[in-house]
Amino acid sequence: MPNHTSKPLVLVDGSSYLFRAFHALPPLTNSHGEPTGAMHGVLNMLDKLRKDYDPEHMAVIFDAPGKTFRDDMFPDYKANRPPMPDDLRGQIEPLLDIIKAQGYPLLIIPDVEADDVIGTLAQEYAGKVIISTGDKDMAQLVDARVHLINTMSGLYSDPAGVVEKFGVAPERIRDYLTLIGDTVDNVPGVNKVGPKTAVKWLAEYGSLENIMAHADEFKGKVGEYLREALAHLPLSYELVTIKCDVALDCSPEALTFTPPDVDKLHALYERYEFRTRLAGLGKETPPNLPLSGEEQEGGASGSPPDKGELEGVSSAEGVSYQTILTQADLDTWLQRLQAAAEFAFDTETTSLDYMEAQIVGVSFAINAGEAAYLPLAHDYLGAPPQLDRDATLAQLKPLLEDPALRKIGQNLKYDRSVLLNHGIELRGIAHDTMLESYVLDSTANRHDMDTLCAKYLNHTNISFIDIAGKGKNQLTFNQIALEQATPYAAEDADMTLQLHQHFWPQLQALDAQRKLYEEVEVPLVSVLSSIERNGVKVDATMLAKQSKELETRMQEVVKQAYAAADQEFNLASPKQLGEILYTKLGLHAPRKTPKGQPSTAEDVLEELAAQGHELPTLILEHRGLAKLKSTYTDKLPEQINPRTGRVHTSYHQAVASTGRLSSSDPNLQNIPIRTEEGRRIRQAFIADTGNKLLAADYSQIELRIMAHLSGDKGLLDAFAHGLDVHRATAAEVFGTPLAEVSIEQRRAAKAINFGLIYGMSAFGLAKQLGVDRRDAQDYVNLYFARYPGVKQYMDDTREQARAQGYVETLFGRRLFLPDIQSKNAATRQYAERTAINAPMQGTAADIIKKAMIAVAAWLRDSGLQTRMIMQVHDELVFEVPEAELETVRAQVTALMTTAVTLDVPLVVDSGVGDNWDEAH
DNA sequence: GGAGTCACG
DNA sequence: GACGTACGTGACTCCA
Repeated sequence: MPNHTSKPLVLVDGSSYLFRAFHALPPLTNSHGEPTGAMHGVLNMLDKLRKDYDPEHMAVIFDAPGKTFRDDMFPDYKANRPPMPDDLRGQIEPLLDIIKAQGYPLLIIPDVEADDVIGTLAQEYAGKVIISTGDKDMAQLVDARVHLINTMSGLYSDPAGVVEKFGVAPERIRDYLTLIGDTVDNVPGVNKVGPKTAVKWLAEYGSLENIMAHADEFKGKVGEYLREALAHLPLSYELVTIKCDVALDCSPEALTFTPPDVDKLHALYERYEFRTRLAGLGKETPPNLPLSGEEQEGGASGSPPDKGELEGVSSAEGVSYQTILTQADLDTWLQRLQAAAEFAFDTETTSLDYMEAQIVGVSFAINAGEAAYLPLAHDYLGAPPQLDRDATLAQLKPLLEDPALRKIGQNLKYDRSVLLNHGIELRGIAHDTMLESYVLDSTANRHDMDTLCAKYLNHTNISFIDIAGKGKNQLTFNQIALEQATPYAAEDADMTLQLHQHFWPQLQALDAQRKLYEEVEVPLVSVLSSIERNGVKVDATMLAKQSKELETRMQEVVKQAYAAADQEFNLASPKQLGEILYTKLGLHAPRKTPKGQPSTAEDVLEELAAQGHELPTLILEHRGLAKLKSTYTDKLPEQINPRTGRVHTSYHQAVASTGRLSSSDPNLQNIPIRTEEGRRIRQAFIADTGNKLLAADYSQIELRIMAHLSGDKGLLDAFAHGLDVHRATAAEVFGTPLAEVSIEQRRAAKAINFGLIYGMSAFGLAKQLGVDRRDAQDYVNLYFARYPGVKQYMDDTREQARAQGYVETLFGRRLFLPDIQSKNAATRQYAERTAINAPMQGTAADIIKKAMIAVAAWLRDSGLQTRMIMQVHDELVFEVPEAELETVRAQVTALMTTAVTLDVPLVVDSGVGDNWDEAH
């Protein structure tokens, strides 16, 4: 925190804030359409600085237009800078006029950049100096006397702060910047050297000078790049150096405030419609100003300029964002929300961890362009008094829990969880814009709000990084000033509403998709949220013991590998391994990776191992052990929530293009099962005391769906008679009686069946089976001769994809495939394989989602204590009190079996145990 | 941050 | 004749 004991000289880097405010704030304008956002931003920051430091000496410094001495040194300097946007250019002149009229000393020195003016003034002043800037280069000026404050993020930097942020001391910042270079200003550094390498080198060699002196010691590609850069580094060093000795005709002591020019300010405020400031001047407000924002909540008139535009951020074009700070304002909004047909809302919180997040504020929108932010827990120094959080949430609770009040949100699964942390059960989830976007186009890369706004509303949202910073110094929302929090949070609610208004008519026009959205995706939100919050009990002690055992075995393998290679190397590095296998030992590389490296992938090493080489066998064993240890036995215990003692994953509902869910942090959908060693990890997934785990999974669901979609008689019959489908396939393809199918034949048939689901080629099947390609082709031909319906379905699907540009699941979930028309054969074939696979994988996903909703509804209505705790694509896992086991097992199986009706029976297998392994 | 690898369905 | 070669995910390590 700033030191207030002696009054410092405050120097403001106006140019840096001008750009940042312009990009960070919404495009506010006055009623004539003149942009004012950047002006608001800079003026609010000046208010804040003056209030925080109460300086006697202060100056606001801007770059002068035109060239500077740096351009003379290096003609390409700043050549990469985009031209200034017109909307920003127009704000500069009036902003400077206002700053001058407010009485701030304003410095714009021709031929000298603002940085150098600031550096020189800081140098000349005897006492403490605070430089307010958003520019990282300024860190080179920091010492015991000169500190930085980033007034937008609140980050304060003294020498220790610089070390923390950059990893080097202020004296080495110029060395650091020189090595890295600056692409925006077009200052060349060392190719491929970024912050990490720069810090590492400086830690090792102490200074740029010493690095350059020992340039021949640097190995590899970067070493070459460093030596190439030697010639231009001195110039770059000059360019990044802030001059502290430019000629100024004023001394820092002369930088004092002048009395405000009230008449001039009045005229400017009126012109740009800064009503709160106008009111602060104490003159009478003319009655003919256009209304927006402020007037609705009243009480703004006469507020001191300190409060800035806090009590109502507004502009023309109908955008009005309000801050709710009084019970009267809250009452007004509660009434409006209660009366609205539906409304959008969004929560701001202390954390992205849905189990731990606490509410900082809530925003609401009922009509597009009009929103309010209700701050409840901003606790930065100087934060204005806010309504009491618990008392206010208690007033919101009846609205949020009313199933008849329709809510719209973006990723409401998160908001539901956050509200539950405060004892509020969100009901009336009507729309989730993330899911609207996903159902309309699952192949879009991202469905987050910033992406959707940019894509569909042509609107750039305020970026969270701009108001909170990034990295480990990122602020949490409670530390964000209300001046910035309100436009950000209110915009979230407003944009959610506008996105919904954009998507909803499109969905309504598509019957199957609308139904999928309303009957599957939206109801699933609460189900997934409950599964996440239920969590899974994991035995950390058991995993720790396994970690130790794995470690011991790995060390043995490493020793043997060093002996086999006749040298030490990193077994985990594909690059080093490749060199040893293919260069040193002279083995023949069976194939290369897509990037051209000789491959060391599992199947390749297995092939080499089969040829009798020792090292590949050891590597495979080491990899297996390392994977289990690092991903599972080491990491899972760290992810146990100390409060609940359980692991809480996140299920993503809008990630997989086929309609599946995905799971992360931790991923509970890829816990090992295929090896004995791996299954031990499943044994650490346990039931709570008095409970058992119940695992229920669909048997062969994708093949059953293939039978249903294709309508192939033979395949349908096989399932209808409850046959082992791989055995039945083998009997057909190899012309053997069912009872005489060999193990080998069944294995081949199984590979064919899987291959079909994936849209395989004969080549792929041959590789999988280890047979000749012609033999594989024979199998495929035989298969299609026996199951002509499947062949027809595959051909029809590819044709449909080509004709319409998308494929659909049984329930109308669409997956777009623009690449199906590609001229590039590889790209096109990839799209064709996806076309074959997506309807089957996607239909399976639709079915289990329907089953989850049905099971969750039954569990809720039955009053049982059983909890659904995991979904793994075709499997659901429950934690069941022993007394409920029989009932739950029977009913879960029944509900999953009858979730949908197909032309084939659905079969569900289930198991019960004390741990997940036993339950299989 | 990309590439390579490997865990699951 | 060449293209590349079975779908969908997430996490870890290496290396720049």
